[in-house]
Amino acid sequence: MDLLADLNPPQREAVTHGGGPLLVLAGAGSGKTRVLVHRIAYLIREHAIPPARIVAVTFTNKAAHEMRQRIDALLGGSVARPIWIGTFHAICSRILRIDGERIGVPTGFAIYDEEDQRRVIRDSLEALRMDERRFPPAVIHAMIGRAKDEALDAGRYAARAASFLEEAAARVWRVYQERMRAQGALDFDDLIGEVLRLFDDHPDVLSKYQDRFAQVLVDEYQDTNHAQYLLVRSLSGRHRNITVVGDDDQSIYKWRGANVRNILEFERDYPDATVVTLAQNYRSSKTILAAAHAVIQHNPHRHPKDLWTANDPGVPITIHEAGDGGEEARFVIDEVRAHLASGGRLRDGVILYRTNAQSRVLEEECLKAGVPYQVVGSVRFYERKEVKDILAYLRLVANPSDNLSLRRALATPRRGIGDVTLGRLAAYAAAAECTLLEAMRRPEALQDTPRATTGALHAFLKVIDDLRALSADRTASQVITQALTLTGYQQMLEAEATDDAASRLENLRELITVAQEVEESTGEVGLIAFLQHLALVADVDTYRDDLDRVTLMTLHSVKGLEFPVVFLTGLEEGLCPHARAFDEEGGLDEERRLCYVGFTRAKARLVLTHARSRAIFGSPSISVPSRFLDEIPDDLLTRAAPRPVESKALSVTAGGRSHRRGPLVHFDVGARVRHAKFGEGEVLEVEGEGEGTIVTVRFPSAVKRLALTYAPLERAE
DNA sequence: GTAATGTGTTTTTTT
DNA sequence: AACACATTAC
Repeated sequence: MDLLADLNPPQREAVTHGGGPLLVLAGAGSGKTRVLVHRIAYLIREHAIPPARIVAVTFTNKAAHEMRQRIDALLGGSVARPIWIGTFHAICSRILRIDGERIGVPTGFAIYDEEDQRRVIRDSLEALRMDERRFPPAVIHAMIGRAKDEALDAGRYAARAASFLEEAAARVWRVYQERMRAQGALDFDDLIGEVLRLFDDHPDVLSKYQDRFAQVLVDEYQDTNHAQYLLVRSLSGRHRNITVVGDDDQSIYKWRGANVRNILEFERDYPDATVVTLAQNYRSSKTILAAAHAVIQHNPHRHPKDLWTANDPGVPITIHEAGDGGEEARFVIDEVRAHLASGGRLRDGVILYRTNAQSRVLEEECLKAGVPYQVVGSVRFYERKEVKDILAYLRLVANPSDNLSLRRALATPRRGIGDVTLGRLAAYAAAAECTLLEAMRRPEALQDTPRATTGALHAFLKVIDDLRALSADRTASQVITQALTLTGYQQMLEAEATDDAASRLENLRELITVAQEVEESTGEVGLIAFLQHLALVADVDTYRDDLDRVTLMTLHSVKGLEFPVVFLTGLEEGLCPHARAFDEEGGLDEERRLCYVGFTRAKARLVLTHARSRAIFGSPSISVPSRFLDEIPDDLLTRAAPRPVESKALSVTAGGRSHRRGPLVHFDVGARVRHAKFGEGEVLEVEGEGEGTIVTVRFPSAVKRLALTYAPLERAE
């Protein structure tokens, strides 16, 4: 197959680039995945690079999987198998599995998810006798996480701590890290950090990987953080064959430590870098691209680029204003059905939103309308209780020092072991400096413990030991199958005999299927590899493009995907852009990029919706259309005819878009007020107080209900 | 030791 | 509205 056919000149230049650093600035829809895939194939076939000497970093496992398949499709057979393709986390996890013991990371190390990490943070706070109210675990956790993104460790962080809270975080970090180490656990950030430490402390290990990787490629480079930057620099340090691909306009993970400077300053880091710009968009209609451009243009500090397309203008962009979230959802679903009626498919459509909480209404309306859908993210499969419960047993088998998993496994199914017994074990373990599991095996740890309890403990130990014996020579899926029965979990759910229990059992069966799929696609069949793989599954990895269903997901998850029809919902001030972004430096720019990412997913049709009122924490609140809507030129738009509104006496408007500055003014009934647009009027009614206040005012032209927070209203006279 | 009940918190975004 | 967590009742 001709690897260069159908590539435009810059794409071809990127694909055929020989050695040395290469930066590919790839605008949305410009065929960047194609370039990466063809480049890797080209390196293998034309430059005779052995596949095993290539490492390619992708943003999701799904992208990794796809890339592998596409390379195989180009070169035939399973040539791509030996290539290291995966996310930063998956690749680091693999390196640690191989060489982690050099720095005291056990082969079977556990990867703690958000919930697990939070628990360890709270335990650490408790151990330090620090009050959760004064030091919120979530805040401390985030501070530590951000410092790890910067490749700091507890010591260096403590040394530069500049505030009381930072000093507190530094103290918690030390205890947190000690506890994590004691139970052989790593958090997501540690995966990167520990590899950096491994490379620092053991030059021979670093050398091994540097020699091995003749070519290093990184996708979505604009979303790498400093630690990842250092890692890439290390890995490519020997051969200096590094290819990075990205688009600064699509950087949407600053909050996770992503540093756009990595891409903006690549040429400074590598003065001999070749820079290729991909400016032709093959995805979207002219109209969609123009709208996206109009919006993103409002951001300062961009790498200037002139994205263009030869595609047709296509249809105008639709903006629809709904009364509330439910109405918005019904509008979107009606549109989906109309698309269906005119010969389209469900899988053509994606419904996007800023926050996961917005998915519920959409989901409800899909159910009501009988429209098949899939939600990506929100309640994650691997974070479901039953899945985590079973995994706790397996994690304990893989890593006997994982006390957190032990506690979890011990609790379900109920076996009559509670806080008292656990307290005794913990006290013994602390004194004897052993793991909880080890303490269970020592009779002296359980003096004064009732017969029944020790019996239950021994039964539990036998389950763990049996599973461990199995895991030595069985595949992960086989071990899980056994675990369901040996632990009594299956029996417990069957005994419950409710729909809920049945669906949980179904989820556990699904887990076995997943294990089989992972075994097939990666060739790694062991329990440890499976558990570590599972911990690193991204939301979007669960997206199935083979099902004919409309897809619901967040703007973050949709990065890298494309759809013929895109619905972008909840375009309201405070939601998109999100209120939390307002007081952060550059926060608004990032929200705008997020919006840009949403727009540029659309091939043919883009539908933007907002609601006048939206439920926040269950109670309705007034919404103002997003400023991003104002940034789209009118000639690209059509406004969808408002649906017939059920007779709500008056709709609530802000009557203007300016945000009120300064303190809220209070008005009493009867007061004279002046509005920038409607003139002078009299207050007829005041509902609520503070931020949510709605006043009804009689103006010469009409009676209006106004949201006090937003309406440009002032006292007359 | 466990189930039932009450209460407070939550919503950014995710590997 | 939904969930985690704490308290209470058994």
